[in-house]
Amino acid sequence: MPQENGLLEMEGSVENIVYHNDSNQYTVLEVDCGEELITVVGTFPYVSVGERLHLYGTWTSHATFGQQFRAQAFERSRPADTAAMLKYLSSGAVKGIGGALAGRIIEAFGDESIKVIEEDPARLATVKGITLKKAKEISEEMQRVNGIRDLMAFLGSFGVRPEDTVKVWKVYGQDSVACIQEDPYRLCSDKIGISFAVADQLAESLEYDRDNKERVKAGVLYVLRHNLNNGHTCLPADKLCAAAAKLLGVPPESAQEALLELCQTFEAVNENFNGRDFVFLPKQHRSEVYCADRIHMMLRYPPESITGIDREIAEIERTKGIEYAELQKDAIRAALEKGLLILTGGPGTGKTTTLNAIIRILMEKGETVFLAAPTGRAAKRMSELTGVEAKTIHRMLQVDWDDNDDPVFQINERNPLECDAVVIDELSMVDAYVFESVLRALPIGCRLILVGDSDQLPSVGPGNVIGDLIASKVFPTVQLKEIFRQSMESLIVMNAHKIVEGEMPELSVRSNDFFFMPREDVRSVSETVQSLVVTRLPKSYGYSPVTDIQVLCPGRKGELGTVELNRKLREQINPPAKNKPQVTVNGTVFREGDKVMQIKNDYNLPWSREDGTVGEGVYNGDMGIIIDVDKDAGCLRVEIDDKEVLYDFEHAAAELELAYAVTVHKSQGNEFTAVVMPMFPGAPQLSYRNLLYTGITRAKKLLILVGKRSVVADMVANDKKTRRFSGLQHFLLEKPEEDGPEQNEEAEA
DNA sequence: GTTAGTTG
Repeated sequence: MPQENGLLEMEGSVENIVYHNDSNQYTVLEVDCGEELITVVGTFPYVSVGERLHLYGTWTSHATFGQQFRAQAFERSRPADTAAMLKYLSSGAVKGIGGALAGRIIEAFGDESIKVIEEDPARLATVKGITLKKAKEISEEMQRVNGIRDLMAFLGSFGVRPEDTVKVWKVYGQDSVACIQEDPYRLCSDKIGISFAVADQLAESLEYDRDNKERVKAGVLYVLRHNLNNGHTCLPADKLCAAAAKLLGVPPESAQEALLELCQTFEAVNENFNGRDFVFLPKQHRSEVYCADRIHMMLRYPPESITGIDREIAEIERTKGIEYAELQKDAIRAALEKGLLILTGGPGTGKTTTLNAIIRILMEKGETVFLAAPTGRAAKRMSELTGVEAKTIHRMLQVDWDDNDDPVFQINERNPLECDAVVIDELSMVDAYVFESVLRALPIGCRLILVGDSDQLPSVGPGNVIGDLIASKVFPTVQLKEIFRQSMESLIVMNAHKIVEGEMPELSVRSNDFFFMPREDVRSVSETVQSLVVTRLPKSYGYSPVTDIQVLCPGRKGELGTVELNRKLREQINPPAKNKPQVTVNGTVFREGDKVMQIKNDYNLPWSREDGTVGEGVYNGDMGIIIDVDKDAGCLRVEIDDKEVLYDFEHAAAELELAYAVTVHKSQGNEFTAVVMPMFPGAPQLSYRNLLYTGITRAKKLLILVGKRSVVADMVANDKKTRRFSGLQHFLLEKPEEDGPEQNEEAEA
């Protein structure tokens, strides 16, 4: 490796195309570099044998295929001499030309051959065996091949990656270069999605004007798109224009003007909520409007009401030996009578037992009930707690992925779910698009029961679904408050409540479950966290550093991130030893005794239990311990709960991570006996209330915060993450269009 | 400038 982050350069000619995927242009090549034959992988549209490539990339090692050169960029030259041309044309690179024909063409036109094929089909047709029609076809194909090549050269020089160039070609084809030169900001469109900065740089080199309308419009759209990443489905017009003006270096009035034009061409949508203008991208607007309309329709034509269920509730209380609180009974009644319900509440408020009663009564009434959750692990947990099979929402709706890797659901309004009721758990993780997809998949008259805790981490994708639904007060909602699982004397529970209310948690009171250890600098925070886990807690409480204690961090990076803490904790908790086998796969060390987390859903991985039962499936967020590293067999044995799972090394590297310390995000859905959290200024966008709350509520018996009081205060004060700009609440509060739903039904018939 | 979900 010559320098860090630096790309290596290679040059050679393509010997063989080992694999080529036509939909994404992923290609595996054998390239002759003079002294040796190397394997090259990367995105290569229209690569052909005989071509000379200049490659930029890095060496990687693949578990089965060994050393590979991963090309991140490349340049290629057209074959220059007749020998290279013959090799190139014979390779089948140009459809319609085979080996024999290639020979005759070269014979006829020499080193002008390629030029003739591309530009002069009439002359090409003079070669024996080529009709004029065929010559034209060949010529077109040649133009295509050369066109994308020229495009790659053109865009590549501005740092556009080959895979993005392919997208440009898909949209503009032959006219790509001209279209991009005309308006470089077309690169920022939805379908292509190259960053504004790259397009702007390209525009600058084309001497585009700073105040150019297209540039300003692109800047405005960019700000909207960029803010999807921050969870906003829309932005107040004034904020949007100010941000765009700053980005572009133009006066806000120019941005406003551009925005007006965008709204006229429906590239953006303006809505006025309570006297303030909000701007949406069309897709987000459609999505939230659809959700509100569909909910209005469900409220107007509600599912069939099931009444008189007090007897059933009493029966469940008797057989299960539980007693429901009034609020829980309210929830059960609402779900069955109205058919629509949001059930919210923090951990331990009894959501699950309430849900169980609802599901049980529905099934007793002969209804088909589908259960789903946004993550694999939440779905698995839901199955375990209810005894009914639950799937991820994506699986329930039979997801497919399009060319841009965006989800497309097979189950939708034309092909709805076949059931009477749908229950979605962990609604806080559901974003606007997934929620829209669920609504589209519901058959007419289907019940919809939504369960979640709005104080947990917000969804990854844009939207504030659970918050908007509750705040609108349109959707029947029951908020469970009473604490069942933990006693009210617990400071963990009390402080969690305070944090939700935006109050500073009690840090100085002596309690037996919640501690704050003030530390002023990074090093002492890190060292305290380590000593707590490695020696102090095991000593005073008898807790195991592997199975009982969990370190939770806001982020992965830095001295107090999971990566660094994992490294330090592992070397103390589970140091290397002679009798302890370990293996290094792609740079990561797996050692017997290590605590690991599964980071992908893998539905087919088999497991077995000690009692002989077997099954398959491990889920993102599952945690376990490596109990054996078998180098001869090339596999790891991992104990996850009461199951034993076998990973081959390749699988392990792709799906397992060290888990002495994990991010709060990854800990969602898990609970631990003891939790230790570093509290130190880091990325400000990870310093917010719900993250602190989620981390703290993972602890069952003991919670220790280590670090700065001011950081705790900042996190409590910062509820920005939950205050997302979105339209669902407003659309729900608008009066539904009188004949909206009927029109939809007619259109479908 | 950070985190993170969904599939075969």
